[in-house]
Amino acid sequence: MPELPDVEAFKRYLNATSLHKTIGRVKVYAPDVLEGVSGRRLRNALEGKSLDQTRRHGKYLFARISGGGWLVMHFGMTGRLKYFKGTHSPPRHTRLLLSFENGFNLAYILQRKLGRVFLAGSGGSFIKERGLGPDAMTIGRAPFLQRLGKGRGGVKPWLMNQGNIAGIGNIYSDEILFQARVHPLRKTGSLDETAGKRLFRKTRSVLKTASDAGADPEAMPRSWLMRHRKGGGRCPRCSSPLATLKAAGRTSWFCPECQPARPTDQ
DNA sequence: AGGACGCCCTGTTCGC
DNA sequence: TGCGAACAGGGCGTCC
Repeated sequence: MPELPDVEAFKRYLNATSLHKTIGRVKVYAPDVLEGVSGRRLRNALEGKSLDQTRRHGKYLFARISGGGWLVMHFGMTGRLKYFKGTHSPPRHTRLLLSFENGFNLAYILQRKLGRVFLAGSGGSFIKERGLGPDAMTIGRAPFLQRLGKGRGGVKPWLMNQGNIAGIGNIYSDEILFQARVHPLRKTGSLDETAGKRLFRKTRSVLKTASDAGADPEAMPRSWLMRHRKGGGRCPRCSSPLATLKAAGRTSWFCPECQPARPTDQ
C-alpha cells in the first residue's frame, strides 16, 4: 500500500509510540531486507539508543538514532509498522523488531519482501544517493512545472518516477490524473500551462487530503476515484463506467468521459 | 530518454 | 471444489 500519505501515517504512528524510548534489543528476522548494512551493524547502531525524531521524504521514513545516523525504512507494496506490548511472538511477516526497555516493541512488517531498511548518515545524503526528486507534497509550483517541462514521456510514468518528484505510486497517480482530468496516456509535452498548473494543484491537494485522513481509503471523499476503482465501478462525477488500461505494467483506472484521450497520445 | 518487461516475494482472487 | 494463472498501492536492471 504505502505511498506518500501512508508513509506519513506511519511517521505519525512512530512519533506517537516509539520516540525517546531506549532500545534494548534488535532482532533481524529477514536479513535480506537490509540494504547496505549488516544485521550486526544495525544492531550496534540501535541497541542502547533511542529514536529521537522522524522525517519523511517521498515513500521513505527516516528515524534519527540518538547515537548518530538515521534508520531509513521503505515499505514496498505491503509494509507497515506495529507497536505492541509484551514478549510474545511478533506479528506475522515481521522482518525487523525493535524491543524497547519499557516492554513494548516496534515491528517493521512486510508481507511481500519488497521493502528495504537502510542505515544512513543523514537524510540529505541518502536522498541524493538514491536520486530522489523533491517531496511530492512540499515541492513548490515553479519547480514542479519546471521538472514537468523536462518530461518527454507519459504523464503517469512521470508522476510515478521517484526521481522527478518523490512519493506518488499507482493509486495516487490515478487519483491525481482523475481530478486533474488528464488521461493516463497523455504525454507531459501535450499539457499546456493551465493543465500543468491543474496537475500541480491536484497533486498537492490529493496528497494533503489523504495524509490528513490518515491514508485510510474509507475516509476519502466519495467523490474520489479511489473509492470506486474496482470492477463495475462508476465515475463519481459523471457516472460513466470506469475503464482500465495497462501502463508501465500496472493497471490504471480512469474515466473515459472525464479524462478524454487525445489522438496524438494514443 | 522512455517504456516494456522480467524479477524480487507472498497471499488472494479469478477463471476454467 | 480444485488448481494454476493472474494479480496486488514498489522499484530495480536490462533491453530496445
